[in-house]
Amino acid sequence: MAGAGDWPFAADEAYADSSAIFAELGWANGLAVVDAVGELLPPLDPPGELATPPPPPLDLPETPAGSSADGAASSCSTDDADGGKPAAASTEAASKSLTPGKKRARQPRFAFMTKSEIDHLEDGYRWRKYGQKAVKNSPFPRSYYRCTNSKCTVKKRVERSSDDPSVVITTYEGQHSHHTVTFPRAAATAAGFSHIHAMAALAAAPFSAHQQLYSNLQPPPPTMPLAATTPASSSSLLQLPLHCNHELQVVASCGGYPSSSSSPPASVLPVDKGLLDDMVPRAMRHDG
DNA sequence: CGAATTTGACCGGCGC
DNA sequence: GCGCCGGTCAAATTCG
Repeated sequence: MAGAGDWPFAADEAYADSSAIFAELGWANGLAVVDAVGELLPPLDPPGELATPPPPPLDLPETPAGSSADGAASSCSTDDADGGKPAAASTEAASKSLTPGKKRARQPRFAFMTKSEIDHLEDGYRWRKYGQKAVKNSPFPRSYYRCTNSKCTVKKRVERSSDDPSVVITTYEGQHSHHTVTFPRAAATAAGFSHIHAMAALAAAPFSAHQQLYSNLQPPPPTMPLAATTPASSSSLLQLPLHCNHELQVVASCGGYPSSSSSPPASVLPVDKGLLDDMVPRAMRHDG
Protein backbone atom coordinates (compact mmCIF):
# COMPACT_ATOMS: atom_id res chain seq x y z
CA MET A 1 0.00 0.00 0.00
CA ALA A 2 1.23 3.35 -0.78
CA GLY A 3 1.96 5.75 1.92
CA ALA A 4 2.21 3.18 4.58
CA GLY A 5 5.68 4.44 4.98
CA ASP A 6 4.32 7.34 6.85
CA TRP A 7 3.77 5.15 9.79
CA PRO A 8 6.16 6.37 12.41
CA PHE A 9 6.25 3.23 14.43
CA ALA A 10 8.11 1.25 11.93
CA ALA A 11 10.40 -0.32 14.37
CA ASP A 12 8.20 0.12 17.33
CA GLU A 13 10.41 -2.11 19.31
CA ALA A 14 12.84 0.70 19.36
CA TYR A 15 10.51 2.49 21.64
CA ALA A 16 11.44 0.99 24.89
CA ASP A 17 9.08 3.36 26.48
CA SER A 18 5.75 4.23 25.04
CA SER A 19 6.39 7.85 25.61
CA ALA A 20 9.14 7.63 23.14
CA ILE A 21 6.52 7.06 20.55
CA PHE A 22 5.13 10.45 21.25
CA ALA A 23 8.53 11.93 21.13
CA GLU A 24 8.95 10.44 17.76
CA LEU A 25 5.68 11.92 16.73
CA GLY A 26 6.84 15.28 17.75
CA TRP A 27 4.46 15.34 20.62
CA ALA A 28 7.16 15.70 23.14
CA ASN A 29 5.78 19.04 24.13
CA GLY A 30 2.46 17.69 25.00
CA LEU A 31 1.23 14.32 24.15
CA ALA A 32 -2.29 13.59 23.40
CA VAL A 33 -3.33 13.81 26.92
CA VAL A 34 -6.84 13.58 28.01
CA ASP A 35 -8.30 13.38 31.37
CA ALA A 36 -10.84 10.90 32.46
CA VAL A 37 -13.22 13.72 32.92
CA GLY A 38 -13.05 14.53 29.33
CA GLU A 39 -10.94 17.59 29.45
CA LEU A 40 -8.02 17.90 27.28
CA LEU A 41 -5.17 18.53 29.57
CA PRO A 42 -2.43 20.94 28.94
CA PRO A 43 0.85 19.46 28.07
CA LEU A 44 2.43 17.64 30.87
CA ASP A 45 4.61 19.93 32.72
CA PRO A 46 8.14 19.36 31.89
CA PRO A 47 7.62 18.67 28.28
CA GLY A 48 9.16 15.48 27.30
CA GLU A 49 9.93 14.55 30.80
CA LEU A 50 7.33 11.91 30.52
CA ALA A 51 9.65 9.95 28.45
CA THR A 52 10.86 8.25 31.51
CA PRO A 53 14.38 7.59 30.54
CA PRO A 54 15.53 10.30 28.25
CA PRO A 55 14.31 9.02 24.96
CA PRO A 56 17.37 7.55 23.42
CA PRO A 57 18.28 8.61 19.97
CA LEU A 58 15.59 6.90 18.04
CA ASP A 59 17.86 5.46 15.52
CA LEU A 60 15.43 3.21 13.90
CA PRO A 61 17.30 0.50 12.15
CA GLU A 62 16.18 0.75 8.63
CA THR A 63 12.57 1.44 8.75
CA PRO A 64 12.39 4.94 9.99
CA ALA A 65 9.31 6.74 8.89
CA GLY A 66 10.61 8.32 5.85
CA SER A 67 13.52 6.16 5.06
CA SER A 68 11.40 5.12 2.21
CA ALA A 69 8.42 6.79 0.82
CA ASP A 70 6.84 3.58 -0.13
CA GLY A 71 9.47 1.04 0.51
CA ALA A 72 9.11 0.98 4.22
CA ALA A 73 5.50 0.87 3.49
CA SER A 74 5.12 -2.49 4.95
CA SER A 75 7.03 -1.32 7.92
CA CYS A 76 3.94 -0.51 9.74
CA SER A 77 1.49 -2.88 8.39
CA THR A 78 2.60 -6.26 9.35
CA ASP A 79 5.58 -7.70 7.71
CA ASP A 80 7.91 -5.04 8.87
CA ALA A 81 9.32 -7.50 11.29
CA ASP A 82 11.57 -8.50 8.49
CA GLY A 83 12.20 -5.03 7.31
CA GLY A 84 13.45 -3.69 10.55
CA LYS A 85 15.27 -5.54 13.14
CA PRO A 86 13.32 -8.41 14.50
CA ALA A 87 11.05 -7.42 17.26
CA ALA A 88 12.62 -7.58 20.61
CA ALA A 89 9.93 -9.62 22.13
CA SER A 90 6.59 -8.82 20.71
CA THR A 91 6.72 -11.62 18.27
CA GLU A 92 8.99 -14.33 19.34
CA ALA A 93 7.02 -15.32 22.31
CA ALA A 94 4.05 -15.59 20.11
CA SER A 95 6.05 -17.62 17.72
CA LYS A 96 5.70 -20.32 20.25
CA SER A 97 2.40 -21.18 18.81
CA LEU A 98 3.51 -20.58 15.31
CA THR A 99 5.34 -22.89 13.08
CA PRO A 100 9.04 -22.40 13.28
CA GLY A 101 10.29 -19.82 10.94
CA LYS A 102 7.03 -18.02 10.90
CA LYS A 103 6.82 -14.85 12.83
CA ARG A 104 3.62 -13.31 13.81
CA ALA A 105 2.93 -10.31 11.70
CA ARG A 106 3.47 -7.18 13.66
CA GLN A 107 0.55 -4.91 13.94
CA PRO A 108 0.63 -1.17 13.83
CA ARG A 109 0.60 0.46 17.16
CA PHE A 110 -1.12 3.46 18.46
CA ALA A 111 -0.42 4.85 21.86
CA PHE A 112 -1.82 7.66 23.84
CA MET A 113 -1.70 8.93 27.35
CA THR A 114 -4.60 9.53 29.57
CA LYS A 115 -4.70 11.23 32.85
CA SER A 116 -6.79 8.97 34.91
CA GLU A 117 -6.84 7.08 38.11
CA ILE A 118 -8.27 4.14 36.30
CA ASP A 119 -5.79 1.93 34.64
CA HIS A 120 -7.98 0.14 32.25
CA LEU A 121 -10.19 2.67 30.60
CA GLU A 122 -13.44 1.75 29.00
CA ASP A 123 -13.15 2.10 25.27
CA GLY A 124 -16.08 0.26 23.93
CA TYR A 125 -14.37 -3.03 23.43
CA ARG A 126 -14.07 -5.93 25.70
CA TRP A 127 -10.62 -6.98 26.73
CA ARG A 128 -9.24 -9.93 28.49
CA LYS A 129 -6.13 -9.56 30.51
CA TYR A 130 -3.57 -12.15 29.66
CA GLY A 131 -0.54 -10.96 31.44
CA GLN A 132 1.08 -8.47 33.68
CA LYS A 133 4.72 -7.68 33.98
CA ALA A 134 6.79 -5.44 36.07
CA VAL A 135 8.40 -2.77 33.98
CA LYS A 136 11.96 -1.85 34.38
CA ASN A 137 12.49 1.69 35.64
CA SER A 138 8.92 1.88 36.66
CA PRO A 139 7.25 0.98 39.90
CA PHE A 140 4.07 0.26 38.04
CA PRO A 141 3.35 -2.98 36.29
CA ARG A 142 2.31 -3.18 32.68
CA SER A 143 -0.82 -5.06 31.86
CA TYR A 144 -1.47 -6.89 28.65
CA TYR A 145 -4.93 -7.18 27.24
CA ARG A 146 -6.34 -8.92 24.24
CA CYS A 147 -9.63 -8.28 22.57
CA THR A 148 -12.11 -10.89 23.69
CA ASN A 149 -13.34 -11.34 20.17
CA SER A 150 -11.71 -14.56 19.11
CA LYS A 151 -11.33 -13.32 15.58
CA CYS A 152 -9.79 -10.08 16.64
CA THR A 153 -6.09 -9.93 17.24
CA VAL A 154 -5.93 -6.49 18.71
CA LYS A 155 -3.94 -6.16 21.87
CA LYS A 156 -3.33 -3.37 24.17
CA ARG A 157 -0.87 -2.58 26.84
CA VAL A 158 -1.64 -0.43 29.78
CA GLU A 159 0.92 1.06 32.05
CA ARG A 160 1.36 4.05 34.21
CA SER A 161 3.95 6.61 33.59
CA SER A 162 6.68 6.31 36.13
CA ASP A 163 7.16 10.03 35.99
CA ASP A 164 3.58 10.94 36.44
CA PRO A 165 1.62 8.18 38.11
CA SER A 166 -1.57 9.92 37.21
CA VAL A 167 -0.90 9.31 33.57
CA VAL A 168 -1.89 6.06 31.99
CA ILE A 169 -0.13 5.03 28.84
CA THR A 170 -2.25 2.87 26.63
CA THR A 171 -0.84 1.25 23.58
CA TYR A 172 -3.06 -0.43 21.06
CA GLU A 173 -1.66 -2.88 18.63
CA GLY A 174 -3.55 -3.98 15.60
CA GLN A 175 -6.94 -3.22 14.26
CA HIS A 176 -10.22 -4.52 15.40
CA SER A 177 -11.76 -6.84 12.91
CA HIS A 178 -15.12 -6.06 14.33
CA HIS A 179 -16.82 -3.17 15.93
CA THR A 180 -17.37 -2.02 19.40
CA VAL A 181 -19.44 -4.42 21.32
CA THR A 182 -21.24 -2.17 23.64
CA PHE A 183 -20.61 1.12 25.14
CA PRO A 184 -22.74 3.12 27.48
CA ARG A 185 -22.78 6.05 25.18
CA ALA A 186 -24.76 8.26 27.44
CA ALA A 187 -22.68 7.33 30.38
CA ALA A 188 -19.55 7.80 28.45
CA THR A 189 -20.57 11.20 27.37
CA ALA A 190 -21.65 12.08 30.82
CA ALA A 191 -18.43 10.87 32.22
CA GLY A 192 -16.62 12.79 29.62
CA PHE A 193 -14.86 9.95 28.00
CA SER A 194 -15.19 11.44 24.62
CA HIS A 195 -11.54 11.89 24.10
CA ILE A 196 -10.72 8.48 25.28
CA HIS A 197 -13.44 7.20 23.14
CA ALA A 198 -12.02 9.06 20.25
CA MET A 199 -8.64 7.58 20.79
CA ALA A 200 -10.07 4.17 21.10
CA ALA A 201 -11.99 4.78 17.97
CA LEU A 202 -8.77 5.65 16.33
CA ALA A 203 -7.34 2.40 17.38
CA ALA A 204 -10.26 0.74 15.79
CA ALA A 205 -10.15 2.77 12.66
CA PRO A 206 -8.81 1.34 9.48
CA PHE A 207 -5.13 1.53 9.19
CA SER A 208 -5.38 3.91 6.33
CA ALA A 209 -6.99 6.26 8.72
CA HIS A 210 -4.07 5.91 11.04
CA GLN A 211 -1.77 6.83 8.29
CA GLN A 212 -3.83 9.80 7.54
CA LEU A 213 -3.67 10.82 11.11
CA TYR A 214 -0.01 10.36 11.44
CA SER A 215 0.85 11.99 8.25
CA ASN A 216 -1.08 14.90 9.57
CA LEU A 217 0.76 14.78 12.80
CA GLN A 218 4.13 14.81 11.28
CA PRO A 219 5.77 18.00 12.24
CA PRO A 220 6.04 20.47 10.82
CA PRO A 221 2.44 20.54 9.77
CA PRO A 222 2.55 20.76 6.03
CA THR A 223 -0.67 21.74 4.49
CA MET A 224 -2.62 20.25 7.23
CA PRO A 225 -6.14 19.71 6.16
CA LEU A 226 -7.24 20.87 9.49
CA ALA A 227 -10.69 21.79 10.33
CA ALA A 228 -9.48 23.97 13.07
CA THR A 229 -10.85 27.40 12.80
CA THR A 230 -8.85 28.62 15.69
CA PRO A 231 -5.24 29.53 15.66
CA ALA A 232 -4.11 26.04 16.25
CA SER A 233 -0.59 27.18 16.43
CA SER A 234 0.10 25.14 19.47
CA SER A 235 -2.57 22.57 19.28
CA SER A 236 -3.59 20.57 16.35
CA LEU A 237 -7.03 19.59 15.49
CA LEU A 238 -7.11 16.75 13.12
CA GLN A 239 -9.88 15.53 11.05
CA LEU A 240 -9.68 11.92 10.45
CA PRO A 241 -11.61 10.77 7.46
CA LEU A 242 -13.14 7.46 8.12
CA HIS A 243 -14.54 4.82 5.91
CA CYS A 244 -18.06 5.65 6.78
CA ASN A 245 -17.76 9.17 5.54
CA HIS A 246 -17.85 10.57 8.98
CA GLU A 247 -15.11 12.53 10.46
CA LEU A 248 -13.57 11.96 13.77
CA GLN A 249 -11.92 14.89 15.35
CA VAL A 250 -8.94 14.18 17.41
CA VAL A 251 -7.05 16.60 19.43
CA ALA A 252 -3.38 16.26 19.55
CA SER A 253 -2.08 18.65 22.06
CA CYS A 254 1.27 19.77 20.85
CA GLY A 255 2.12 22.48 23.23
CA GLY A 256 -0.99 23.63 24.90
CA TYR A 257 -3.76 25.87 23.89
CA PRO A 258 -3.44 29.30 22.56
CA SER A 259 -2.19 31.40 25.36
CA SER A 260 -5.33 33.39 25.19
CA SER A 261 -7.43 30.55 26.35
CA SER A 262 -6.94 28.12 29.12
CA SER A 263 -9.41 25.68 27.75
CA PRO A 264 -9.69 23.99 24.46
CA PRO A 265 -11.19 26.09 21.75
CA ALA A 266 -14.73 25.19 20.97
CA SER A 267 -13.72 23.68 17.72
CA VAL A 268 -11.42 21.36 19.48
CA LEU A 269 -13.98 20.01 21.78
CA PRO A 270 -14.75 16.41 21.35
CA VAL A 271 -17.42 15.46 18.99
CA ASP A 272 -20.24 14.78 21.23
CA LYS A 273 -22.08 12.65 18.83
CA GLY A 274 -21.04 9.29 19.97
CA LEU A 275 -17.85 8.74 18.16
CA LEU A 276 -17.97 5.09 17.55
CA ASP A 277 -21.65 5.17 17.16
CA ASP A 278 -21.35 7.58 14.35
CA MET A 279 -18.32 6.03 12.92
CA VAL A 280 -19.80 2.66 12.65
CA PRO A 281 -22.81 2.22 10.52
CA ARG A 282 -25.46 0.59 12.57
CA ALA A 283 -25.75 -2.19 10.10
CA MET A 284 -22.15 -3.06 10.71
CA ARG A 285 -22.34 -3.08 14.42
CA HIS A 286 -22.55 -6.75 14.81
CA ASP A 287 -19.83 -8.33 16.68
CA GLY A 288 -17.56 -10.44 14.66
C1' DC B 1 -20.63 -23.17 35.38
C1' DG B 2 -18.50 -20.23 32.22
C1' DA B 3 -15.77 -16.23 31.81
C1' DA B 4 -12.26 -13.34 33.42
C1' DT B 5 -8.17 -12.56 36.17
C1' DT B 6 -3.90 -13.74 38.47
C1' DT B 7 0.62 -15.28 38.46
C1' DG B 8 4.69 -17.96 37.67
C1' DA B 9 7.06 -20.14 33.94
C1' DC B 10 8.81 -20.00 29.56
C1' DC B 11 10.74 -18.28 25.22
C1' DG B 12 13.56 -15.60 22.24
C1' DG B 13 15.98 -11.24 21.11
C1' DC B 14 19.37 -8.06 22.51
C1' DG B 15 23.28 -5.98 24.88
C1' DC B 16 27.43 -6.65 27.26
C1' DG C 1 28.02 -17.13 26.15
C1' DC C 2 25.27 -15.22 29.60
C1' DG C 3 22.00 -12.50 31.79
C1' DC C 4 18.32 -9.21 31.28
C1' DC C 5 14.03 -8.02 29.63
C1' DG C 6 9.58 -7.86 27.21
C1' DG C 7 5.85 -10.54 25.80
C1' DT C 8 2.97 -14.65 26.00
C1' DC C 9 1.18 -18.99 27.73
C1' DA C 10 -1.47 -21.68 30.68
C1' DA C 11 -2.89 -23.60 35.08
C1' DA C 12 -5.04 -22.09 39.14
C1' DT C 13 -8.08 -19.06 41.19
C1' DT C 14 -11.76 -15.77 41.54
C1' DC C 15 -15.95 -13.71 40.12
C1' DG C 16 -20.69 -13.10 38.39
